[in-house]
Amino acid sequence: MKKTKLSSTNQLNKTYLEDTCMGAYALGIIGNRWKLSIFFYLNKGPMRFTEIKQSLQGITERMLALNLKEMERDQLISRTVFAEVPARVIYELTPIGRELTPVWEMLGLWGRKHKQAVEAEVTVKAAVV
Amino acid sequence: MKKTKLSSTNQLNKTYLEDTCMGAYALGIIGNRWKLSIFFYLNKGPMRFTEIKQSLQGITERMLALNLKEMERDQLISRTVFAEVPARVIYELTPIGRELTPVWEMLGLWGRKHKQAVEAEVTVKAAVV
DNA sequence: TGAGGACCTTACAAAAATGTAAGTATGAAG
DNA sequence: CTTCATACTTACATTTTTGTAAGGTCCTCA
Repeated sequence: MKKTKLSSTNQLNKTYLEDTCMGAYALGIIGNRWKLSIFFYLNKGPMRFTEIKQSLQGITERMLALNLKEMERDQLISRTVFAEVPARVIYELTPIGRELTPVWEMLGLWGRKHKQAVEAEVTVKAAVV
Repeated sequence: MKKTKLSSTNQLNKTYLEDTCMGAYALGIIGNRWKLSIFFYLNKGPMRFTEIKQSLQGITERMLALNLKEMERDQLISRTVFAEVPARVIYELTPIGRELTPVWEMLGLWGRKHKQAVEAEVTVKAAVV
């Protein structure tokens, strides 16, 4: 899952920040390209691999599998395999995963506010010019 | 500030996600190695370049300058230069930057909860073994 | 005139994240 | 005995982020 050099300055800085700032720690877990969006879908209910894949336009199987694996390792989601053929695998949020909801909402709220603020700023500047 | 290929799949996916998910948009602005920690310090009050640098163990001048520049571009912080020698430059949060506070708190709250949950889980497993 | 401090910038290199293409395993159904 | 669908894995390539090292400017003070 990982091939990080534990001794790199990069890694050292990362763990230092995650140790001293819980926000940075949280970002270390959900702060990448796809995870928040995967969370968004799973927050609506359990889904199987293919369903998630189809929901996330542009994600590759590799990326999806990788992210799901990491999220499982980080106990955000659980994985249930049904002994059928073709295989059926269900992913769903764990309790601690579900607790991300307010965080996600906060993030979205601020994002919306920020976007509006920036767009307003641009408009003002354009008006002046 | 950026040398991203706008046409790369990577970039395409990024903008797609940021367009469809405000949380992803927010992460695009604050979700990197140093920004949240820079925010943390500036949230306590205005600071000058060197002060921030000294607060953030391990950050290089390049990284600090780069991140501050991006944060200024994204209107999270403002930059004030005093015509003195040696130079004095003060960074401080903008209103929209200050509004990150509850987001940051949420993130930290969840982070702490998650860390505890994971550690508890490890303890349980150890007890069983 | 030349050293010094604060605040950057530049060219380059290493590391990490993401994407591409092609496999693998399973067992049922045709 | 070949094809099919699902859920992955693997080897590799590209892109992006982060770090390193060395400047560069400004004016002041000695």
